[in-house]
Amino acid sequence: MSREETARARGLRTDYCGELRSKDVGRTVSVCGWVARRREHGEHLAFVDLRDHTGIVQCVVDGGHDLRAEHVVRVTGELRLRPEGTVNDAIPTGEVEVGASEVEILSVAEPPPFSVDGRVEAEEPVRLRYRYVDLRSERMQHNLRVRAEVNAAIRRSMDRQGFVEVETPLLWTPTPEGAREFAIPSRLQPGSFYVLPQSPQIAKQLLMVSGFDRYYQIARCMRDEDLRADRQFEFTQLDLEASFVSQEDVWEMVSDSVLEVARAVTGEEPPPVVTMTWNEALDRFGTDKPDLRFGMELVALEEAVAGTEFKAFQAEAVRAICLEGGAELGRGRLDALTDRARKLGAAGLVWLRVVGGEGQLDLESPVAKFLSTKEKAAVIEATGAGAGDLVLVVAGERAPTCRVLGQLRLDLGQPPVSERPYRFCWVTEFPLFEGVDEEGNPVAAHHPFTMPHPEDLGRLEADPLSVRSQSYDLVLNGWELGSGSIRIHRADIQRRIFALLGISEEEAESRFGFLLGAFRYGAPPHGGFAYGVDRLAAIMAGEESIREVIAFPKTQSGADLMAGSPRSLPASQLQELGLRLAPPKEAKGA
RNA sequence: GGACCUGUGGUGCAGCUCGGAGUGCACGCCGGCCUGUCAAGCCGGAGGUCGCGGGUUCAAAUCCCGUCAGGUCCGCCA
Repeated sequence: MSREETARARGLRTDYCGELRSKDVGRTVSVCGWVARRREHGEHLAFVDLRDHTGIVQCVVDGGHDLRAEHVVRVTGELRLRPEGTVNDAIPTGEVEVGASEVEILSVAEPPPFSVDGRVEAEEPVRLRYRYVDLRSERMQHNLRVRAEVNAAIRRSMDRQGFVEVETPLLWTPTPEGAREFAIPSRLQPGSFYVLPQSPQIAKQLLMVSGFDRYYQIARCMRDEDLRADRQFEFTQLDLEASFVSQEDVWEMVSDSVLEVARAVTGEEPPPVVTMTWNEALDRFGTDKPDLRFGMELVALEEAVAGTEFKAFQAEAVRAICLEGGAELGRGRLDALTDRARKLGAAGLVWLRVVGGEGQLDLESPVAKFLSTKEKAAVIEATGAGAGDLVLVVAGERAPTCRVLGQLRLDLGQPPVSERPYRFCWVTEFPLFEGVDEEGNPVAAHHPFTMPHPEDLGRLEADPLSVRSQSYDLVLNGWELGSGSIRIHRADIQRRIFALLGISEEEAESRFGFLLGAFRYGAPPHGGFAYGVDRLAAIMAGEESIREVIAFPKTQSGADLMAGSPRSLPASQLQELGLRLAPPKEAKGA
């Protein structure tokens, strides 16, 4: 049986509400759903809009029926064309109506706490408390169905590429690094704990050692960190790993899946995924998650102002962005921008209004007098600015300077994340380490199993902070979707990394013993990736928060307003788990 | 741990700056009228701990302090 046949209406109904058309006129149909609205005209006539997951159809019923909002009813009757002049062009079923001969109330409903039609949107706490009502809305029905389509597209792509889906444990073992973990007490071994996995990282590497070659999983992950619009305690990622591959191979595999997703959801061919190095992303966009949907790229002005008298521009990096039409910004707005730049860590912000006409542009600014005519011309030339534009310049060390301008660029120009087009981007060659810890040891930027860039292996010990890694992020419209790397499969390189990180052999053994153990029995070269399905689905659904694509999400304080979690456990249950609660903290100032 | 925003009948808002009776709007709800509506219409009605606690004041939704909840962000998220 085809999917279409099996998905057809059956049971109590012959058709779905939203699918009835003029071609069905004359048939006796039965439709089931919720009362979306009723329009009563006395005891002999009432119009009832019946809603199911496919849409709404108008039923014409006797006025005597007590059909209130959200009652669940079954209506049977002949489908007919609406009388001339009463067609409703606003809905797909607007040409027809069900002339009800039988109305069956399957379930009565109290008036809902807020209206399902979305005309006025209730605040999030109310929606979350009555999530089962909220999920009836067109918006949430659409969002969760988009998400299901995302999952299906991912599976199609993975399947096509020969990946095998393997489930890994939810009750895992503590790994004392990375995100804070959720702990699960053991009943059979009181005093011992499982943890919920922050990702199936180690498990999937073990599957490579086991010879599965290409693994994937649409995996639930849990991290006990603070929540955000794009972060929940539990989230879903496409997790994959492949053996005997280069990073380019991984990029292709992952790109195939996200492009399949974009294609499936939009029905259009998405722009190809572009690739740039971490360094390039920093120079051009001032961030490691560039939003490629708009210009305003950072411009290097070091050459233009080389040898300048202006002290503020005598710096390692002098960078600028150009705001089209920004010259009309008033003094107050410019001062606010300067404040913003300072808060972001810049020493200051120089603004230059581009004035004048064709061929004789000039710069207008409180600091213009410190710049020579030649320098001003060079700045205009380098930024490509025209009359009426505003040039914003920050000078200082390269990385912080770029980051400040990158943020200003977003403040001034970024569209909502879900706005099309969808511009996927690989950011590659991340540094292997980011800074040093209190003891002076480098800190792993990704995780300690990340393979260094082969060209940089030689200076691993001499100049670790300059070493690039074979790790990479996937970015969509300024959101980090996920990250991955080629892993270290050779014991000698792993030993050098652990030594640099200040992890002793004993410590490594106790932390990652079973992974290192597995590597002694024949580990293939391998690498992989993971990206957030919630984030991808949110963008595809046109939402700014992943809560809108999660059926039952938690609030920022980690509460489920509907289910009432978290809450206390009865003493008997604690005792069974071998747990005793610490006394509550003293009240502040008491 | 920190910053900012929000909290007013069931829902969404206005009122808060400049204190003066729970004052208003829209939707919903309840009752009545109504045979072609589609955000139906008309008439009538009910519904409030102004999140909570304290303070200032003759008087607090309004000003001050604290607190709780929700949101955005920083920290955090190898």
